[in-house]
Amino acid sequence: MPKENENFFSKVYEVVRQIPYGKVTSYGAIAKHLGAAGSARMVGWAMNASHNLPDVPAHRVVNRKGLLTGKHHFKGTNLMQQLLESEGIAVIDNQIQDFEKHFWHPGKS
DNA sequence: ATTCTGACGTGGG
DNA sequence: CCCCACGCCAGAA
Repeated sequence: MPKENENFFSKVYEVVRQIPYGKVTSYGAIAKHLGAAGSARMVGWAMNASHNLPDVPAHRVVNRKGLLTGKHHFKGTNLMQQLLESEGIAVIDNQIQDFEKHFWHPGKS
């Protein structure tokens, strides 16, 4: 059986790192996948710590509404949106267009 | 130790 | 879809 000795943060990084190009997911989806449903805030906290990690595209992780709630935590004010648009994702007023269409479900490599 | 806040989510209205 | 209240865990003051 898959052991889950890794820390919660490590798991979050693992999942986020697997997000394919041009796709996005939500904190809750990740939290739920990790079995920490309800503690989606911890996922966001993990993302905060992920700033040191190079392969963790935090810009591909948004809230359940597809809103770029964390854009303020990036270097620039529009860096997150710019990155998403660069991947073919339309973003208007911090809101991802066709969010469901670009949504990526955790666990699917 | 207590209190508040926070990159969220869910449920009820 | 909106708004309001609560739950969740970790960290800062």
